[in-house]
Amino acid sequence: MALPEPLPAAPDLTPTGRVILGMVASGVRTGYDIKQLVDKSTRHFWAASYGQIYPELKRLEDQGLVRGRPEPTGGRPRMVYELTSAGELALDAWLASDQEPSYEVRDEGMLKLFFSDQADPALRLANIVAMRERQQRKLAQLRALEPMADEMPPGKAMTLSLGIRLTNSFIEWCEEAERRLTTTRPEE
Amino acid sequence: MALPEPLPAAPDLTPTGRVILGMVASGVRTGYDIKQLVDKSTRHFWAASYGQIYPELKRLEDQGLVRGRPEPTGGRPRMVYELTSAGELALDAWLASDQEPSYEVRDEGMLKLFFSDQADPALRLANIVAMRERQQRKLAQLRALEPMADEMPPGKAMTLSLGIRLTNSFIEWCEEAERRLTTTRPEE
DNA sequence: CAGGTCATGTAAAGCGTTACATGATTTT
DNA sequence: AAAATCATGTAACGCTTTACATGACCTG
Repeated sequence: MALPEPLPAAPDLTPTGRVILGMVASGVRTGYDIKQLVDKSTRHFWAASYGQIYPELKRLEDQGLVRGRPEPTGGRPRMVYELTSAGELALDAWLASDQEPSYEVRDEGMLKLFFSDQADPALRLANIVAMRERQQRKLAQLRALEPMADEMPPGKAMTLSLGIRLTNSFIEWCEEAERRLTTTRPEE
Repeated sequence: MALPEPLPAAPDLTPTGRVILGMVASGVRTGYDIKQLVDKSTRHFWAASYGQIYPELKRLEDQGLVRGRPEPTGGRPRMVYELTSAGELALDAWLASDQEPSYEVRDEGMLKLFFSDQADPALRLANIVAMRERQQRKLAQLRALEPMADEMPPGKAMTLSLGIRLTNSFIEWCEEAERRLTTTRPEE
């Protein structure tokens, strides 16, 4: 007996735990602020809802990765979080991990396009237009952040630049497809 | 009384219900075949697992949107499905719907990049390399389908072309970023 | 004082993956 | 004869969204 005690082995961060820990490490202090920042900056590649954030903050505290203390604004309750040293370790471990990073896309527009041979071909064009408009709205949101890119730490500026690049490509593809569909079709 | 009977109102298709219905409409007949085709063609923008497919096929049958009949291969049980006319209607309704199509991305590589200012900057490069490699594997899979694009119905060929375009842009961005990180960094 | 924002949380329901379990047929 | 493929399914678990509920503070 008396086997060498197995290392406390950083419990794997849950998906939402990852954003939260990173945000808290970046100095974002409340659940509310995390949600705001996620919606402004990461939601195009990583979303989170209040229903996840608040319970997860508690779980992270139970695991000793963050520490919260009440810091009300007048009579309004407010919990302010910061990383513990175990939290820093867990964050570093995640950032340094070799694990194949997860990657998922779910695009209903593309699925409709895929099945558009089963239906009225006019719907195809409408669908592509809808996809483009959606991407254009997304692009506008990203472009609104661009002026601040200079003051951003490099990592944040880079995700912004990648987001813009991908969104632009998407829009260009849609425009080309729309052109092809509107110029060749009607002449037949 | 005797209000005009409310239309039977096509029950909304669940997310997985959408792929399945589309696949069955395209002539894919068994749960197993649906999974194969999804993995080969749509998984880059819409995945599905057996654990969803088989129960969902039953639910769709309960709703009268597909009809299944046993068609064993020798002693091996096998269920073959086809669309009912209600199923065709539901598929058309979905394809024609104005509803903002859902769109979600969850990219752990980008999230790591976003938080890469909190850690050793060398990790940033490693992370981008990992992202690029992942996209390159994806691109290889898509390119493998390209030769068949001519015989594909237009909708399928278009999703392939869009997938390739986006994946290429992603890879190009990574290559540029890698170049910037490796040429400017070491000289400081 | 009304409307917006700040702020926290829970409950239920839905969605999805993973792992397990089984077995026949086909290919090498 | 082994390995791969065809084929179906369930159970447990985990993740996420949505909707609800509440209330204080700030701005016009």
